[in-house]
Amino acid sequence: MNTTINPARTALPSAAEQSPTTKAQVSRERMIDAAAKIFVERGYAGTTMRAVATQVGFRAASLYYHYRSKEDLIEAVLARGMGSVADAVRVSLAALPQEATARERIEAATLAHLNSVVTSGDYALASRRVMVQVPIHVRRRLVSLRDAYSELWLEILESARAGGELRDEVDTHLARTIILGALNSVLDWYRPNGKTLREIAEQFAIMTEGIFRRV
Amino acid sequence: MNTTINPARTALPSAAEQSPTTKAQVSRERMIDAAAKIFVERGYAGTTMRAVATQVGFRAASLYYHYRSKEDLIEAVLARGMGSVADAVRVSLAALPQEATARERIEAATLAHLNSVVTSGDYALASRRVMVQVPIHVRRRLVSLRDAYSELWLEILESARAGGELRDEVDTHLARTIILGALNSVLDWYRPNGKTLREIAEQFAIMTEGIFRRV
DNA sequence: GTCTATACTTTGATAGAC
DNA sequence: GTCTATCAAAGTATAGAC
Repeated sequence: MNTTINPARTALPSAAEQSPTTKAQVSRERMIDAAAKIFVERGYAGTTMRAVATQVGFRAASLYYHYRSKEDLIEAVLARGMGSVADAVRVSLAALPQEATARERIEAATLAHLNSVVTSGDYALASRRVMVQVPIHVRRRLVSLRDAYSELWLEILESARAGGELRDEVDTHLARTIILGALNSVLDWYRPNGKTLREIAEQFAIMTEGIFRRV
Repeated sequence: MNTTINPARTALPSAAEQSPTTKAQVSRERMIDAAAKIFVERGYAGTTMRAVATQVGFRAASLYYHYRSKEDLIEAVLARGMGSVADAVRVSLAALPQEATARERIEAATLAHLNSVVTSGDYALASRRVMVQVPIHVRRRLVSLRDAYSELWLEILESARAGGELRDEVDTHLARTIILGALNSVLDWYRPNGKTLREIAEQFAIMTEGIFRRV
């Protein structure tokens, strides 16, 4: 069963993968890129190992040298999609000065989120659209990633509340969910030659201004 | 090919279907209900005619008496999903008094939209999640439905602008898209025993207050 | 209207040559 | 590492009995 050195055993190394050097790493990157794209277009069941392989100029059997199964492949795609967005937002928040207001933190997180999902492209789209279709035991291994990111946004809003920046009527849980829903939906219509991310982020800032106490 | 009286030829009668009376109509309703649910859970390719039939206590072959193909079935589901939400919002807007402000119109449309997607349930979810996965020629026949509804929201915002209710910085196209994205994303997390629709709509009103000129 | 039976195609996955 | 060859399972759809 080829278990000795088969790299398929390490299909989920970490979100921060180094730039590939070996031949195997190059192939795996090209395969997972193609997979992300096709999973998004056709859904989990609609994606065939043959289609993914063909896209990269391989035969289906070659996929199995790098990924043990179709489930392994989708798990790698989804984990990367969710991990990269969360990482990007955390980095951007950490870069803010200590004395930043909650409002500034929200704006920074918004821009970082939008930037990241656009950069991640098919990976972010896959984690949004295909997540619900994967086998339940795969999904269970991934929900914690999603929940952790969702929790981060709640913390941002809670600190805004603690700082007295939020209006009393605002429900932080509800607001968090609505904001994330709106942010993620950008993926469904964003086009590189349309509105810039900065314009979109600015419009977000205008629209969500209703949550802040008026000064 | 059974074309003489096969009801499968009229798979898309209209969004406003009468309450079924004949045996065939009853079966078709139960089939399309089951199909909507399974399409949502497993995607287009992941939904099998067998699974749909089994859910209703039939054999797969029986589906083909009522729907000519899997494509016919998904088209019927998606058309109903999109049509019912648009209809509900139009009705709620028409019920407003002539002198209603744009703000009131937006709030009415918001509540009607939320109410409708929750009522439509799987049909609305399907038109949101599965639309991108259906064969291209099926999707082409459906996009006009989606576009018409999207256009309605733009008109609402444009009339708000004409009435001087919007802040100058608001981009009506962008705002329309963001609002619709946020509204639709409610489907992904709404649970009947959680927040009420009225609470959610109210939170929407608070959050989108940023688009209005301050009085 | 719904069934059983079945034709035909595609799929995920494995074995073993190179 | 990637290929060819192949298998068992599952899919859509049709034909014809009831």
